[in-house]
Amino acid sequence: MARRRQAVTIKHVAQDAGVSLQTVSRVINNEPNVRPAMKERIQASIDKLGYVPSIAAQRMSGSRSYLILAINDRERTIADWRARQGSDWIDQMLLGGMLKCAEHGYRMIFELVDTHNDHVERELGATIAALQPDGVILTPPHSDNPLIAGLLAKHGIPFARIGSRGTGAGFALTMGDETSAYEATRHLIDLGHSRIGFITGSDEYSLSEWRHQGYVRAMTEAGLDPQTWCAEGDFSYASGAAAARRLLAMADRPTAIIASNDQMTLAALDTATQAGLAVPADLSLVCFDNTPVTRFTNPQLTAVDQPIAATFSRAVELLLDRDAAAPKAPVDVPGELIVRGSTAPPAARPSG
Amino acid sequence: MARRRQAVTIKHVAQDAGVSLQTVSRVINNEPNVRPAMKERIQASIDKLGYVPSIAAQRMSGSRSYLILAINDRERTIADWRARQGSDWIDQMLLGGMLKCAEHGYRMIFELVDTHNDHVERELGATIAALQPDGVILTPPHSDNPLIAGLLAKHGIPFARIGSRGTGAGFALTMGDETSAYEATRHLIDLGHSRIGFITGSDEYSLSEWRHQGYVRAMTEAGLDPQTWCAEGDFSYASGAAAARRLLAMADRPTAIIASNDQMTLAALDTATQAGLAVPADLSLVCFDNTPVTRFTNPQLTAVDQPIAATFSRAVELLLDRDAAAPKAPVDVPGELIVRGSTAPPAARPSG
DNA sequence: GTGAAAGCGCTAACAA
DNA sequence: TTGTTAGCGCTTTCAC
Repeated sequence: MARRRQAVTIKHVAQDAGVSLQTVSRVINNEPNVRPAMKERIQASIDKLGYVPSIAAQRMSGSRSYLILAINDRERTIADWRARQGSDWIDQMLLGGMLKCAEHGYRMIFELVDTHNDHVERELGATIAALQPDGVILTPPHSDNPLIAGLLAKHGIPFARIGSRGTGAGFALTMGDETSAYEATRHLIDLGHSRIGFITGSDEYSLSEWRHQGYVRAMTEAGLDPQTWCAEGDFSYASGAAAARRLLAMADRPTAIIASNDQMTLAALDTATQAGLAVPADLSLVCFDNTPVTRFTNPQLTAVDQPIAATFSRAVELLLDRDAAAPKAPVDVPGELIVRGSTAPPAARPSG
Repeated sequence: MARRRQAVTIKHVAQDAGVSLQTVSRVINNEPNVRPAMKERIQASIDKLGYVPSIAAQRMSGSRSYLILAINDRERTIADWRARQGSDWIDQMLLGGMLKCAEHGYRMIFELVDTHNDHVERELGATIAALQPDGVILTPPHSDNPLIAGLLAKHGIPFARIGSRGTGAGFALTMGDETSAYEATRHLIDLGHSRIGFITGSDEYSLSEWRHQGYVRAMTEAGLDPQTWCAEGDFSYASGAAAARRLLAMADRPTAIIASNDQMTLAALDTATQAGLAVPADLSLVCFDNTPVTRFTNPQLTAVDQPIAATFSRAVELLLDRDAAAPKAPVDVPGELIVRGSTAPPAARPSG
């Protein structure tokens, strides 16, 4: 208890099994060239003594650190935590990433980094020097930051870029945005809608554009006008409300609206209600991002599920598979449309 | 880039500043016995080279690991993540704990542990051996687990027990449950209620009892009956619904109900609505735990805020303050009553 | 106040 | 297939 040292070290195991340190090390790391009998004997000693390698020592001797670092935007994350609006990005990241790491004996550690900061490099560089992670996961809006990519590449650390299609160092993963937007639009078209509105997200995020593209594709394919009912938003409630007001004031107002995130959908719902429109009877609504709030509105919102957990899980897998080469093309993890109560056939035509 | 090594080590700094490794180490660790001029010169080299100590090496040489480990219940945490109901315990833990750690150059790492498992000790023992954290934070229901406390004490690792009043190794912190329950009850009494219902939580959690005690104290103090309108629940929605049904079926039904968590409050709200009672006109409702969902009901719920972030922040502070002795008595971080739309004077009497 | 030596627990490289 | 040696980057002795 005095000065804290490892209780059971590789030495104890070696001694107990009557072999050299190196052989024990081989067993720990599942390396070849150990006779089964020997391996078994050593494993028995390990179990008996309850030995667990110190990751600090492993890292020190030039091996792996068993740490995966995930980077999130500081400002946005803290704002979400403080707001307590039920945004669960971090939770889903943990659900997918942390659990997958655990399966491989890894830990996921995450840091908040300021993108709009000129010393991102220093900040992140310090973390890397201190932790020496075996892999890094970048999330928007860091995913396409060339400074970060350059730094990571320089250090030779494999990294994943979530929500990116960019090429260059590391590998990219997307969350089915284009396809999901296409499907959400199709869902409305199949229901009989033809005047379908779309509220875009902030163009600081590439996925805003992808979502828009999916909408345009579905509309065009169905011979519908993909421009008239398109309104700009920036992911904020206020921008969503403004966009919805504009859309609903049109002579030829849309009978359905797809909004690029939950806050804007909420805003559209409130705006419609205030305008005396019932959802979904007078207006159908599709929400992007299946966040908790979609379950608490009245009616519950039909939403596009963003596969956050699955994507992080996949990113970790790719990072840890040292044999496979990093994917060249962006890996697309498909999203899913969750149909709830906010979508129905348009009122104007027989709904039966 | 080949075999990954530290880019800038203490050696480089020592060489650059023209001093011994030891002196640099003293500066890094803010130790005495370094002349100011010397310190400045070394600091300049550190800044110039962008040196950051490797925590692996620091830990190796018997110093600190700069890691704080937080332990949460595996089953409950994963269930919450999967449910996506907006439970934000982990987020608030991170907000308070992780940010406070960062202030001190520490990282917070967290693990999910199975309490209802006979090898908790082995599981946690392995994590401790691998990570060698400088401190551990236990959350319910681990906080009062004697196996865990024993293990930690044996290793000489300081630890905090959140949501506990138990004595023994480590130190305890509570989140103002008794006082908050008292205040919530007072709030209703002040509003003019006298038949106030209370739905208890699972007795696997000590805080259920504390909350109940606060209610009893306020009722008794006001000369009201603290027994008649008390119903048992276990934190689940189903149990809350059953309890609410029982309460509302009474001839002398309560005009207000306090439920020991958000799910049970939701259940009470739904039950009341189904019974044709308006909230708050016919029934006032107070929610324990100011989780996101309290903002999404109609009306929004008057709720007791559980100071999760503040408590974790405090726990980290206490863990890292190596000079101060660990607190003897439980540290109570006060909660707060957030008044929203679900409480009002009872209908029976003039409400003006 | 500063420096030199030893060693933490482990693995890479080499030798046997 | 196994063992030996050296060293990772840092902090602890202890000497000056």
